[in-house]
Parts: sequence; C-alpha cells; structure tokens
Amino acid sequence: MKFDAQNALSRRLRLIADIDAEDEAAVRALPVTHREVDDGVDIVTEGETVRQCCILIDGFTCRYRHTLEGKRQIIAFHVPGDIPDLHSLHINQMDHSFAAMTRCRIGFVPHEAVWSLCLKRPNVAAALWLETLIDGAIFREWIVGLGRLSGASRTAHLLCELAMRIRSVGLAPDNVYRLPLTQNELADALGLTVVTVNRVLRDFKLAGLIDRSRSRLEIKDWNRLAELGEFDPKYLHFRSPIATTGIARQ
Amino acid sequence: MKFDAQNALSRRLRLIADIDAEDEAAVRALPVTHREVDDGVDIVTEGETVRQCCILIDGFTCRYRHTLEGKRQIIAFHVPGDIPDLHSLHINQMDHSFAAMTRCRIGFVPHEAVWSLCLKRPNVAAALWLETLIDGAIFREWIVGLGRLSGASRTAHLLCELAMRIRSVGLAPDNVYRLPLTQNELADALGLTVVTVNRVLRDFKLAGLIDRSRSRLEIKDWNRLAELGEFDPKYLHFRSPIATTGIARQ
DNA sequence: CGCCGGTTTGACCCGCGTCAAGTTGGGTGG
DNA sequence: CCACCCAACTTGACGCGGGTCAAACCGGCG
Repeated sequence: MKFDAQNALSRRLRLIADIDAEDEAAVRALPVTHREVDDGVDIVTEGETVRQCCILIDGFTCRYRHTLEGKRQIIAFHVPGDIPDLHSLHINQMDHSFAAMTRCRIGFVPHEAVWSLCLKRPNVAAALWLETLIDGAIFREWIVGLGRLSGASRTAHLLCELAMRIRSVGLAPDNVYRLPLTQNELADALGLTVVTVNRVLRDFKLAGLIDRSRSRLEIKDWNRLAELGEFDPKYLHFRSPIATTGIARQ
Repeated sequence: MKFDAQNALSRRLRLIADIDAEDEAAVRALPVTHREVDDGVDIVTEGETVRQCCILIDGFTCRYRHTLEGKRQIIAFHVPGDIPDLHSLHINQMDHSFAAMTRCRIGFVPHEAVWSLCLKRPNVAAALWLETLIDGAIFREWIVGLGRLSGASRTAHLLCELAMRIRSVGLAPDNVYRLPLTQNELADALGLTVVTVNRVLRDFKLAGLIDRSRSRLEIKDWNRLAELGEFDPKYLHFRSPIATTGIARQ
C-alpha cells in the first residue's frame, strides 16, 4: 500500500498541512499513471514542455542544470513522497532537468486533474502551494550554504537535511539511512569536486561523525554534525514535532 | 498613480499571468496600509510571525540570513512591484529577514484579505502562486551560479538579472539603471568579499562592459555581459516578449 | 573642515580545484 | 568459480581563485 502515488501524496500533504477526510478522498481520486524508471534516466529534460506532474513513490531523484562549460549543478534532491516538478503546473516549460538517481517508481498526474482538484478543494490547493514554498525554503537554505559556508559545513548540512527528509517519510528506523548517492553527485550538489567531498567524508568518518559505505549512511553523532552544518530543520516546515526534533532516539 | 500598491500589484500580475478585468478589480479592492521605511531598516526579522504581506511600491529591498560566524548571505533582491514575503501566506514564521536597502514605500495587505481574494478569484490565486514559483526559479538560478560559476560570471549574471527586472517594471528607459547597492551588498549576494567584487567591477569597467558610479549602473555591452554571466532571462518567466529580449534597443 | 561609510589597491595566504595515479569491489561473462 | 572490467573511491602533489589583512583614498554631509 505504500507503493502507490495517491497514498504517497496524501501522506505528504498530511505531513505539511491540515487536510480533512474529504480532501484526502479527493486526492485519492486523482487519475495516476504509474511507471518504473531506470537509474540515471532523465525523466524530464530542460526545455521540455510538460503537461503532468510527477509524484516520487520509490527511489531517489535529483534536479540539475549544466553550465556552458559543462559543469553540473544539482539543484535539489527528492525522496519518496516529493512532487519534484509541481511548479510545472504554472511554469510548464522546464528550466532544468529531472533525473532518477536509482531505479524509481513514479506516478504521473495530468495537470488538468490537479487544476480541477485545486478548484474543488482549496485546502489541497493551499497544501500544494505550501509544498512548492517548502521547495523554495530549501533553495534558500542551499543558497546560504553555497555562499557562506565551508565545504565541510555544507556537506554536514546536506547529510542532515537528507537524513531528516528520509526520516520524515518513515524510511529510516534509526540513524542508518540508505543514501544511494555517489561522491560525484554529492559534489555536484555541494558546489565542490569529488576530491574535496572524498576528503571531507574521510575526515567526518575519522572524527566519528558518520560511517559510510556504498549507499549506506550512519550518522553516529547527530549533534556535532548538525552543529558543524549549522543545521536547523525549521526550514523544512514539517508539522509533526517528531520529524523536527533531532535524530537522537525516537 | 504608480505609487500605490494596488496598481503595482495588478501591473505585476499582468506581467506574469493572464488576469481579466474582474480579477483586476478584485485586486484593486484589497485593503492596503501604506508605509514609508528608511534605508537599512529591517521590515521583517527572522523568526517573526507575520500576518500580512508586503508589496514593494518604491525602493529596493533584500532578504538575507546570517551564518553563525556572522557572515551575511543575501538571498534575494526586490524591485518595485515584487511581493517579497508572499510565501508568508503559507509559512508565516519567517526563516530569514527582509530589509530596505533604500528609503522604500511599501504596502501591507493582511493575509486574510489575500486568502479571501484567492478563494473568490482562482486566476489571481494562480498568478500569486506563479509569483512565488518565479521567486523559486530565481533561487535555482542563484544556486547554479554560486555552485558552479566564477565570481566574475556570477557578478555579470546578477547585473543582467537586476537590469532586466528593473526594466520589466518600467524603471529604465535605456541601458542606464539606478542600482543603489553597495559593493558590500553585492558581495553578500554573490558569496564573495567586497575586495573581490571591487576587482571584478573594475575589470568590467576596463573591458568596457559597464560603467558604474555611486548608484548608477550603465550596461555598455549587454551581449558580452550576458554571455559572461551565462544569462538567459527565460527563468524570470515574463510573458511580454519585450521584457525578455536583450536590452539592445527598445 | 573633519568625519565616516564606501571604495580602491597591494601583499600574502589558504581552501579547494586540478591533475594524475592508484585501489577497491560489485557485476559479468567465459 | 575465477578473471576481468569499470565505475566509484582514494590519495598525493601542486596551483589558483578568492579570502584576509592593512592601508590609503574619495566624496557627501553635518
């Protein structure tokens, strides 16, 4: 039952907003096409005009752009429950690409269906709008990091953010996460190079902050990592207090 | 007549969206309190809970945050017609501050009034949502710059962006703008230091790209500046083709 | 006239990029 | 079941873009 877009979506909306049973029923009535997408595939490409929104049900995706020199900057990561291109509802020409970083299960909902849902259920419209605003809040957080924090702090921040977001969708029983990102991908999100990311992660491991092997990440000292990354989860705007307290014990 | 929030707002909405006469009338009926704010004053402070939105009518403002070390990162600049804290409609605890960079004239609209306007006029709701999405698109653009472009490119990009946004609200008859930003403020937006910004601007002047004195900026070679900054105004999502072509001749 | 915020310039330094050369380990085919 | 491959990871040597520190300079304003 977790592997279905309507469920993922209504669960997400409950996480961030106040929606009632009728709203939820309307969400569950959305027409959705499900699709599996392979690791590394572009789901939407920069410049494309889209007529549907994606709901990420399972797997990890990112949004990115390339500079003229061919350097890649990852703009956002997405975990199950996210609606990575909800903004396309109003801006349907994509100004960046959107790709699967693992094998993913994705639900597609036509824009018109979302439109009419918004007209019928203002609460849902508000919740969806809020979802795009949280997206924006995360962008702001990244801007501050990229502009004013050291490579190590940015890395710490990102690890905390991802941990918290993964945790908020119930995918992390304890402080161990599945984080299927290569160091290259981390570097492209952090505005660093692989070499630097590698050294930062090595230092974190030596300092006893994390433990990482392949796609497994264990945060061994949440408090120190969060402090180093100046991480305060308020900007994620989860309503549940559980989701916004430290990882400590749950 | 330009100096009134209802006008500024309906004008902005027409710039980005399709609103009809009735929508516009509803916008003009919004209750607005006008206020003058001095240069340098914080209009909203991080952590504050707000119950109203601001419409910038005249002057320049920015949004910013400080790191724990006290470094400042400017997250966004705003020109007349912008609604800098529209996101507060759904996220009313501010995760950053919002300050006047010149003496400003600002209109305040209570959230409830915006809410009921959105319920009555779905087109206006869509336009306002779009406005917040464009805000987000600008954030993405800044992320790419901060992560992957050189200091000089970022600076060029920012100058182009501000020129285009100022121009879109009709405040620039030719290629000369009033840009009342200190080099310090530019540096805080660009993730650089004053020293570097100063050198970049000196080089731009020597290369014949710009001419700048005090709060006056002249872009002498739009094409080269835009190329250097990898600037493509698509992300600003203006509907008017005039606003999205190069500065060249209008 | 003198103050002061903003600008300009020089000298030096460091975080991170660049280049290059391994190493490791999961997946594949023989 | 082993040999090989290749993507991801790791480490070292070195250089550069931009930060830091410090000292003028400039011009508007009280």
